[in-house]
Amino acid sequence: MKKLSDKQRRIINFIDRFLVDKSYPPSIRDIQAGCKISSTSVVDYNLNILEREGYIRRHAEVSRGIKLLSRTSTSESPVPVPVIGLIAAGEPIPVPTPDTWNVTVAAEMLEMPRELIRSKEDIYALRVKGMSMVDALINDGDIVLMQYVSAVENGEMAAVWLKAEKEATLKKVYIESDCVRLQPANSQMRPIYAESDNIEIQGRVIAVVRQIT
Amino acid sequence: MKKLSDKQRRIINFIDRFLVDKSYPPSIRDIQAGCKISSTSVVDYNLNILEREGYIRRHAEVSRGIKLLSRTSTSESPVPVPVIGLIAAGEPIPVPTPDTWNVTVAAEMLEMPRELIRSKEDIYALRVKGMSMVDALINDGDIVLMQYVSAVENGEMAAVWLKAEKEATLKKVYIESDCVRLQPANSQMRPIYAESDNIEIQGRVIAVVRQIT
DNA sequence: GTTCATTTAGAACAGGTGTTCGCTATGTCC
DNA sequence: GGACATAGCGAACACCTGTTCTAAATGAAC
Repeated sequence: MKKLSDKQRRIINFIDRFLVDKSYPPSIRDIQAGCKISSTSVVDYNLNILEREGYIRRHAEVSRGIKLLSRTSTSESPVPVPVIGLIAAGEPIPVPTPDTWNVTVAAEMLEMPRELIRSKEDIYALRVKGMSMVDALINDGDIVLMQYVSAVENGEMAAVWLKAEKEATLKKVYIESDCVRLQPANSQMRPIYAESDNIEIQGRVIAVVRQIT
Repeated sequence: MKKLSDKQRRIINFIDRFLVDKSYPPSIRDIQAGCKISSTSVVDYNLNILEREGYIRRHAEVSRGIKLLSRTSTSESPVPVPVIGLIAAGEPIPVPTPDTWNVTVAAEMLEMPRELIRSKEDIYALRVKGMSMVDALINDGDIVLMQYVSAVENGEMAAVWLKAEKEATLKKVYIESDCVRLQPANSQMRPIYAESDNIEIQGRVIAVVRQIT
């Protein structure tokens, strides 16, 4: 693909917006008006270049016979993720069961872009309740994407259940010689040290999504 | 929606197949040939019924101006969002230009679930650089989804450029009698008060996405 | 049967639309 | 400068296409 001229970029752009808006392709004269081009032949000229460079495909002698090639390749199918419950400081963390995995049974589903969860499996989501995770830079109402694992590697962010304190928290986990260090994501905060048999890894955090208002 | 006649079902079906195949809508005479209908007026007649019943939408006097409404699959497909740059404390906030909107030209694209951005338009994304937004519970490396607006309502989270300080920040904006109050999302932090002509609203924050590791 | 709404038929019109042609302008390379 | 490729311009042509009109066929309800 060669470099496009400014006018050609404008044309591609216009076709894209036109298609989203009207859901049928623009005519040559639509493009002419939309891109403030002086002549239809100039539009035709540049469309031919765009086709030669592989950005569009044209159908000869068919009105509005323009197909955008770039657009089709981008959209990858999203992955449905079940939201199986809440995570709050004082409550046990919900753990996925065969039932909650079921797409039809889950109370709420979230469509996540495939690139966010990559090739990972056993993904579920929790909604954060309360302000207890602000030290992990996680707000009330945020959605936490989790992977169901029972052990994590050093430095990974995990959902941790502190048995004695009966408290759920999201921290980076570092296994040290005699105990486990739980480090908040916010580096300005102090870490917590816990004994190995007092913690239970409930899952690994792979993403956080916050929708505002 | 009333029950459709056999002919009308064939027409809908044909439009659907035609769109998938050619990616532009059929003309009246395409439908006539494809559905073996004797007259263009019959096609026109039935298309009007299909529009009245809510199956399609027609644009008057526009060739191939047919939009299939029943294809709801599009409403769940992910929305491509261009990542147009970085947002950091000491650097001006990138503002989308017609070029950066372009799907094919943008350096990086993000596929976002449609429900996250709802029906909003003019969406772009910025990658956060540095720890200066921790008071908004936003970490280094987070992706901020923005909507391009020049003014925000009271209490909305916005990207604000402080002219005198030459500083970019994400804060909740409250317009008060004599000045503007910039409130961090983390309610434990103190607000900043700025004069109206010292701030520039660069966009509205609609979501934050954090990918961990 | 009559009456009425629905559907079909064919043709024609007016404007939309892709295409083409000759010409000019601009820039590049020797 | 001269030769050449690229890009733009405006007009005209021929076909495409949505629309409209009148008339006829069909079918349902009575």
